[in-house]
Formats: sequence, C-alpha cells, structure tokens
Amino acid sequence: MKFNPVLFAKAISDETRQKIMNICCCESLSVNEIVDKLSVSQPTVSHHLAILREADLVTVREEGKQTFYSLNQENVAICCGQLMIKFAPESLTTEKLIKALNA
Amino acid sequence: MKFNPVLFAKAISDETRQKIMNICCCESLSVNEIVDKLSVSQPTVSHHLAILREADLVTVREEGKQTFYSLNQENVAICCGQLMIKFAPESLTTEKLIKALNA
DNA sequence: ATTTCATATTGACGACTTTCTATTTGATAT
DNA sequence: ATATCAAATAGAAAGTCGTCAATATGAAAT
Repeated sequence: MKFNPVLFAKAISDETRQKIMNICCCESLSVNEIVDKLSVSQPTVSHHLAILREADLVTVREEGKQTFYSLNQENVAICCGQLMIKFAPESLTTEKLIKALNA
Repeated sequence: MKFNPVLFAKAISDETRQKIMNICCCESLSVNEIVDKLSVSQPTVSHHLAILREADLVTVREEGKQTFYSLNQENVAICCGQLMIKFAPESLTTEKLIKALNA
C-alpha cells in the first residue's frame, strides 16, 4: 500500500472527520453510535467514513445490519511517520522526535 | 503557539502546496525561484505561501525586493508528532514509531 | 523623481466539498 | 412475504478553494 501524502492530508483536513477519528480512536463504534455523538446527519457521517476508509485510516467490521468503525492507529502513525520522512528529514533524529513529541 | 490539527492538515492538503514544501524543504528560495520550478502563476504561489506561513510551516526572510522562504522542518516534525499523540496514542512506543518510519 | 523589478493583493470564475433530504440496499425479525 | 432497522447512495444547495489576469505595494537602481 503506497503512501499518498495528499490523500492522507485531505482525509484528515476536515473538522468533522477529525471528530470522528477522535470518537472511534480507541473503540469500535457503529455508524449510529457515531452519529449520536455528533451534530450532523447519518448520510454525512457515512460520507466522511467513506473518505476515511478510502485513505485506509479506519478498520471496518460488518456485523448483521450494523457496521462498526474504528480508527486504524497503526496506519495513522505510519502516515505521520512518512510525512516526517518527506517534509522533516533533518529533524528526524530520535532526540528531536522526542522533543517534538513533548513540545 | 497552540497546535491546531485542522489548520495543519488543511495547510498540507493541497498538491501544489506539498510541491512547494518539497522545493524549499532544504534550502531557502525566493518566490520567483519557486515559481520557476512549478507550472502555476506567481500570485498562486504567493497565495499558497501565505497559507503555509499562516500555519507556521515556513520560515520567511526578507532581503531587499526579494522574500526567501524555506520549510520549517522543526515545526512540521512537531505537528506530525502532535498528530500522532492525538490520533495514534497507542501506537506511540519508540519501537512502533521506528517500525512506522521504516514501513 | 522615475523606472524597474519582486512580491502581495484583489476580484472573478470554475471546480470541488460539505451538508442536507429523500431514497435504496441489504440484513434480520415477525 | 413483510416489516423493520442500519447504513449507503443519489441529487441538490451552499460554501470553500485553487487558479488566473490585473493591479497595487514597496524596495532598489538610475
């Protein structure tokens, strides 16, 4: 799976999408559960989830009528790492990274 | 300076902007030099540079008539680190990070 | 003072995005 | 078979974004 920095950035560049990412960051939730935690319609949530799926940032599990989504943290980490490699190659020492993480 | 994940993502979510980031990743270039390396007009480049400046992703140096821009790698690294903290908290061990960087 | 040159700003246009309502699909339950 | 429920899709309206040509700003050189 080749890293596409524009696709990744576009996927995370919307506020509603970032809220969804937060909501299902550490647990798997159905679409309706996500809708309940936001103030947008179900089709809007479905649309955003499709974009996150396209960018491979969520894990999808179908179960009966419901579909459960959870953030794919590993892939998020990989994408962030690739961004660093591409756009911060000289800031990539371990010490600097730790400093960056604490900043 | 507070990290704004939507502002950061929006700033890097355009292809032309990412090209600009690459072009002045490791050297300081005038606007015209950047224009020469792209196939967009000077006002378009100015516009994109303003967005990158707004997100604090470039360092600006004025010198006579010219303005030199270079990517602020340190801030890019910080933003990527913050993204990881926010959206990949459980993938944040050093080993996993290294794995992510090598993926 | 005037010209020249580099960059920023303005204003317009088309393309894309976000959102909604209405509808469809598809799976379980009756 | 039919009804019910969850999620996806279609289509439209409103807003945002990327781009350009034209113009303004502002600094150096003549």
